[in-house]
Amino acid sequence: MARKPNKNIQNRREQKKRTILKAAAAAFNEKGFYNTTIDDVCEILQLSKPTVYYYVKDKETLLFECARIATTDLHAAIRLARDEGNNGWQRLRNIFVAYAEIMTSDFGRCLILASKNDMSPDSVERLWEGRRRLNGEIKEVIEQGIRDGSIKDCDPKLTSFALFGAFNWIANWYQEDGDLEPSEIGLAFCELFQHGLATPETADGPSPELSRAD
Amino acid sequence: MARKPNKNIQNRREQKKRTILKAAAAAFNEKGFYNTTIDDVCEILQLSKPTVYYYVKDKETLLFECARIATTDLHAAIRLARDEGNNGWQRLRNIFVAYAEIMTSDFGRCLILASKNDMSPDSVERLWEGRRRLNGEIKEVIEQGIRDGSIKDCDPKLTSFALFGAFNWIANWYQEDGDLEPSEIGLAFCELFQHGLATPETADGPSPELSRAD
DNA sequence: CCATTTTCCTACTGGTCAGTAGGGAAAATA
DNA sequence: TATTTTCCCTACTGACCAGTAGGAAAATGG
Repeated sequence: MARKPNKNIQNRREQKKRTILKAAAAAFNEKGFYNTTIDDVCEILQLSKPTVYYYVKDKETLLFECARIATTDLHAAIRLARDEGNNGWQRLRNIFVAYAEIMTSDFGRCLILASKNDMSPDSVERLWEGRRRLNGEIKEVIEQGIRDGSIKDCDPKLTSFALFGAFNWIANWYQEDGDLEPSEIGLAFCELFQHGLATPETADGPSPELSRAD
Repeated sequence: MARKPNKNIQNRREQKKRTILKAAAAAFNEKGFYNTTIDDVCEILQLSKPTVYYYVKDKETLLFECARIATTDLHAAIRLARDEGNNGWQRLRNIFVAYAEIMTSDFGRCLILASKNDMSPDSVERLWEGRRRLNGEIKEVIEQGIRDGSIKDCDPKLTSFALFGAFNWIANWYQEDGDLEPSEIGLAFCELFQHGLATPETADGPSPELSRAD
């Protein structure tokens, strides 16, 4: 009865598991969760199927853990970024620049591209707890910015939806070989959200009222 | 050999087909494409499976046609909206208010929520032709706005990505019973994109440089 | 009311793929 | 070296579900 948890072996195991997760995330992002078979992942890593199952319980867990790594990274990066800002807007900007960087990583993209329908209600709940917290933090930072005068008076919820939308969408179009670094994208978007598209002389027109789609 | 194409029968058939498509779109949006079985759609409409196949070739076509209705609606609405604007910015705003309305419809949400991985390369290509055209139109309107002075000098491509992101994301969070009408959402977002979040006294801080995610 | 077309059904099949049975090799430990 | 633990394999199974065979019931039209 050797009773040593043996840190080395434990570490090696976790490292290998992460390798598998990363390959899975990349595959999911490229082909979609349902179009990726476990055999596909095996193919990439030159492993047999039972080996994958030796490290991960099932396919859903594979996805879940990828998403969880992303949320963990996100929270860490955000806390860091936030504490570097002096006022609400600066914090918000720091946060979203970090956000952009994660949204261009395998795990981050996975978090966005995988739908909640791909996981069990239980996993979804656990992930959404993190997302709600994130949402709350953003909302708080916006409110803080409104109070300290660095952000104009606006609906924090709707504003955060717009921000999340723009930044989450990055996961859909970003390509490694593009000519913009993730942080550059983040900064450009923040600039846009900060000052808007209007020129000084822009005059408003009438509000439009349009027909709807079935 | 009765050789009458019979407009009535043709119409009835198309009507029924659309009913099926709508139910399918709603189901796809709620449960995801792969988690929706044809039997699920049958259940909703109280139809048998072969009946569905009598109207639609296969499951992928179901999705494709939903997406195509959305793009068609989109192009129609956009053309209309655009022609009502007097300058670049007004046109852009009109377009995106219409866009928001479609993004909250069953077909529109379907277009966004379904991934390209759910369709054959051929269908994807046909859909993306429409999307590229859309993209081009938006870019053009932005450039036009820059020329006529209603939109500040910016990167049209990146700007359109931010806009599409914010508006496409609506498909993910919109709920019929929410307290905002689609057009209200659209207008609020446009206001944000027009004037930004900055207050007059906002001062810029230093640029952040952050650690990356694996 | 007969002929044709349109619409719809019950009951099946076949392929795909997540997950497993059962065991062997390699590495760590004694 | 012996023994346990860790790691990984080939070969299979069973469920699920898209799509079909084959034909019956309605509607349409003369």
